[in-house]
Amino acid sequence: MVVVPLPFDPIFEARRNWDAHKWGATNQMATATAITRAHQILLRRIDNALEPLGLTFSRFEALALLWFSRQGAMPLGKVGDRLQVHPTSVTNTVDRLEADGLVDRIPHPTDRRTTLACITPAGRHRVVKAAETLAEIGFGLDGMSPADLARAEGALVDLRREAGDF
Amino acid sequence: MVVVPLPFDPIFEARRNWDAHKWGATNQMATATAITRAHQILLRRIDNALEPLGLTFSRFEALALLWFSRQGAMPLGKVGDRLQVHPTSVTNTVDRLEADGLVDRIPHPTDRRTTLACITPAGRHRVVKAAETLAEIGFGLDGMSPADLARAEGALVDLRREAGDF
DNA sequence: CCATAATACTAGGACTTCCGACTATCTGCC
DNA sequence: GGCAGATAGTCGGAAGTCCTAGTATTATGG
Repeated sequence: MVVVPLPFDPIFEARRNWDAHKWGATNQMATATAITRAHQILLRRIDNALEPLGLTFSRFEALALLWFSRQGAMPLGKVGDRLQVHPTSVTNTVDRLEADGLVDRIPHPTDRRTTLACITPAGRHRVVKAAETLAEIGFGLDGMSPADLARAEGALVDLRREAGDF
Repeated sequence: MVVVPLPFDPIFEARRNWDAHKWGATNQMATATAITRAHQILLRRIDNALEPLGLTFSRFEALALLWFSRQGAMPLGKVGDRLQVHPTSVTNTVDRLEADGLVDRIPHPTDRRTTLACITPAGRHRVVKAAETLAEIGFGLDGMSPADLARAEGALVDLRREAGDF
């Protein structure tokens, strides 16, 4: 997708319209729009960078979580809790990682309801390369100063807490 | 999706792991994760709030753009430029708005390649109600203080600029 | 001890986003 | 004038997200 630079900040413009017509919650609108756009930018950059490795950001996150875990394995439900995504998304993600041989589904030793996702040696190798790649592109956030990185992260802590993340 | 509060901040945990294994770009990783999660939270809240109106955030954004425009009509390509989404996404969005009678596709008076999306009276009515709804829920960002709203928005300006948005 | 409730995962469907490819139309330059 | 290249929009496909519903298994309480 070719980004055509606009001669003005679209959020500033939206803010103007919002205020002019008294639609309310202008600051929230502006921040919501900024977050949405930022997400779109970084997701595309990250996915593009990972594409040669056959990964997406979602799959990378799951793989990294398993890599960090002691056993290299984790119940699918727990993966969903940690990554904060829907159970069906985990199923989808693990399906694809499994198809690529980066993860195995193995039955839980005692609870037969539970399936464990277990990172394979190929998965371990792949995720390390992916992490290097992401570090190289600064997670798509090279346009932000260290101060802005901290500001953005800090400003979003309360939102995540209020949403019940932790 | 039921959010299970974790006994710790997952981003803080990821930061610990990242540092411990020297994967690099820890600050970018943390900010990217925070933005991703924030986007997920607010998008779900917004879409849930708009669902009774038969709208999604995407469709609302397109409709609002047309509402603000002088003519109430705009070439599809221009909609994509302003909302910074792919042309095919605009086609998709306008398809659905058209199916709901909120927008009409009309041919451009002089350029026969171009199609205009034109907001209908029903669309005007609907988008105003949607804006009220979104203002009521503060765009899903009621968990953020005014200071944090400003911090987040400000911190993301450079990213958007560097991405070529404006 | 067994019926009921809770938990873990998956199947199918809706939605959004993007990409590549294709058609139609306009522009520009020889 | 006419052909090459740019521009506008759409189609089909892939990926991600979520939701509802359904199956299998475990936990609980009378």
